[in-house]
Amino acid sequence: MTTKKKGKSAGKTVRMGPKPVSLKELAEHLGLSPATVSLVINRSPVADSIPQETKDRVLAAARKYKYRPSFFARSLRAQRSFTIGVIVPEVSDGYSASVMSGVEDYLLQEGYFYFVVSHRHRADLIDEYPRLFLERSVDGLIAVDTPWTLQLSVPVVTVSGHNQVKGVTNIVLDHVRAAEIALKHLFQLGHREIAFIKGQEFSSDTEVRWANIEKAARHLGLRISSALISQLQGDSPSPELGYEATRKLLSSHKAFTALFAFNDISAMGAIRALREAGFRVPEDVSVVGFDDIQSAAYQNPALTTVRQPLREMGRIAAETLLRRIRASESNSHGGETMVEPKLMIRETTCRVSNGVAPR
Amino acid sequence: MTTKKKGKSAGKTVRMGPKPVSLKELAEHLGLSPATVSLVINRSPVADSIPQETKDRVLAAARKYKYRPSFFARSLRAQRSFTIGVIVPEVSDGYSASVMSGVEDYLLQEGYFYFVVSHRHRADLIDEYPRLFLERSVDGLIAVDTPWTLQLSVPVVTVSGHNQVKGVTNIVLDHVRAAEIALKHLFQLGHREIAFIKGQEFSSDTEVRWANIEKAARHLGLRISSALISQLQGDSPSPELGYEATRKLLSSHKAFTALFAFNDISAMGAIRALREAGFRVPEDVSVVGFDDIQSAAYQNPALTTVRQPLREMGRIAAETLLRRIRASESNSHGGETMVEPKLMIRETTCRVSNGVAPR
DNA sequence: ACTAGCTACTAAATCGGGTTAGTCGGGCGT
DNA sequence: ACGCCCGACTAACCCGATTTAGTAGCTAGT
Repeated sequence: MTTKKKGKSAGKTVRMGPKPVSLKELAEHLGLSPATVSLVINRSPVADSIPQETKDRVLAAARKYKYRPSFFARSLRAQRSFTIGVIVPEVSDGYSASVMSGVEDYLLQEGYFYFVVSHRHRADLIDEYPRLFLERSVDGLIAVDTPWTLQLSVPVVTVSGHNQVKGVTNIVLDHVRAAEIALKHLFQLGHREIAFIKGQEFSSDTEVRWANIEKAARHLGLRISSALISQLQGDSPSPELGYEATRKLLSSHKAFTALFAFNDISAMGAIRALREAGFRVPEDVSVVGFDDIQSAAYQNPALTTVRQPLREMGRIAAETLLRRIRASESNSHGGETMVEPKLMIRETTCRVSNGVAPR
Repeated sequence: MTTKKKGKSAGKTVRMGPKPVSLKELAEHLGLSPATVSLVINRSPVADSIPQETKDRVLAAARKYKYRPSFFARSLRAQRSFTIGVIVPEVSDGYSASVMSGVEDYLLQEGYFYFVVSHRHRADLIDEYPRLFLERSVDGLIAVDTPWTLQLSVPVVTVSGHNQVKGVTNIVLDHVRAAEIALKHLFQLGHREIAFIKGQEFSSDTEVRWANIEKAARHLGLRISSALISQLQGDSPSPELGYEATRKLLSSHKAFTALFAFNDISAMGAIRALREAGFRVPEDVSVVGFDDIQSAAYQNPALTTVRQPLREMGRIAAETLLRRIRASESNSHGGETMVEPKLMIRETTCRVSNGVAPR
């Protein structure tokens, strides 16, 4: 890592912030009091009695000197920051990133900014960051894929949170349906021996997802062999974990013709492990992922997966949060909003051909 | 999308923010003036003459009532926000996300928070967001993979920016070396007909990368056929673009045995297009990507790629920015810091076997 | 006895705006 | 001629902290 000067110089060096004008300076310049200027600029009803001519003068001057009210001064007085906090397990994983993308869409358009922090599954950080957010006076916060138990003084919305906490609204996938469509798909293709990779303990979806898989399996008359249940271990956001989990599955020497992974990332690792062990995907083993992250469609073969509308969930979370902030509903209002999954059938699943199976 | 109440109630409903205590209230409670309390709490040298006993009383009370200074009040006075702005093309793409992850590491540890916005390549937003950041009084900002020409009143650091602007420090990859190792690798495997996918016009690395590829090719005595140069079109962060670019390449019916893509995402699309056209990767066509995003190693076959230490670049950007903020170097100090690429040889490249090539 | 010097604080201004309760001068009604 | 109301503003306080210039009370020195 070296430091030096070079490179072409910029085409246009546009603008340099001249020191900003304060309300007081503007007022002085106009020969008016700060109070008057403030009233006019904020279109306060109290300013009704001010003649249009004066108002125009004020507005014109404000524009001319590019007057921008200080965010701090304003927030200090109004006790509102127009800022919300977003807490995710890890920024650089597809799941969080997609959700954030949806959150951002809505928030920026409404004039809000957001802070992001990632806790990387460390319990101390999950506890610490909300506190820091509060210190920064966020107007509300969104927790993504993070087990949430805190009751705060501002509205909270979770994405894929399943705890019922006062003051917290959960945006969740319809997991009943998700398990149903995935298992039914495999079932209809003739699969009876299905292996599963469960999520890590700390993932907020793990428990609900699994419960619904068991339920859907019962409905279909499918028995889940305990030797075919594996679980992700560790908190890396890489496919490595799915690879490991699948190796464990294979080491049990119990045959299976399909594998339902906890998410797309782990499905990728699973596919690699299966190939290394000499199985073809999908001819020997069908694989179904979960989430439908960006690259799922471009895997080789393209991944069949249960799509969560992550971006939409983020957007809904942001909408819900702003609605609650505007209504000053800092508590009450538990409850949840559900969105529908969609099965994306691609190339990693196929009809079970013969009796070929792992041994 | 339906709304209802259900779900298990939370294990522990821990804490509810009781209204925060202000400095004045704390002072009143202690029978002291706000000034004294402030001095003690901030360990001001002026407080030297205050007896230890009093200091202890103050500190104890602050702890007892969980006193937290108001961020706004403090920022208003100090004209510092301990907040920086990060602008990226798109949050949900692997490149930006990895960089952000590095930025976050360093920033949070130093007590800074950051705002994120994504401009999605819209010129108006690239112009607008820095302004909004300034209005929010960020102490500095980081622009990731975004062409930068603005000279601002706060320090700016870019990741992969190549313009030389006053007040802007660029963190860049050693592109000379990157082009060299990639081409040399292909060359040594016997490849002579190499196709290329260039980045979009708006990507800040496109130009530099291409210039260095041409240079490296000359050094190796490699001729680049203009029929084998394609370019990404459109601003989607999906492999679709690489797919399209490769189709165009194939439609020229000019043979090639290797393809060097602009990034891993487009390499994934390229591989799909090649397969669909009946070519095996790497047996018929070797493919090299760029970036080494998380999933590159788990592609099938695993992607050979030029690794950019993205997370490290983010971290260095954050470090550099804070250093400049602390030194109050709001302008001067152009210059750049370079980091080294690394060739990750995996499974999408191999020795050119016979004369088999696209036609 | 008077001041210099110290200890232990505090008053008041400041950051930049928002808000509420006035003030001041003039026109109108009776 | 007197009071009243209205239009057009403004003084002054507030948000919550930081900081500078003091002050009050005491001791020590000459």
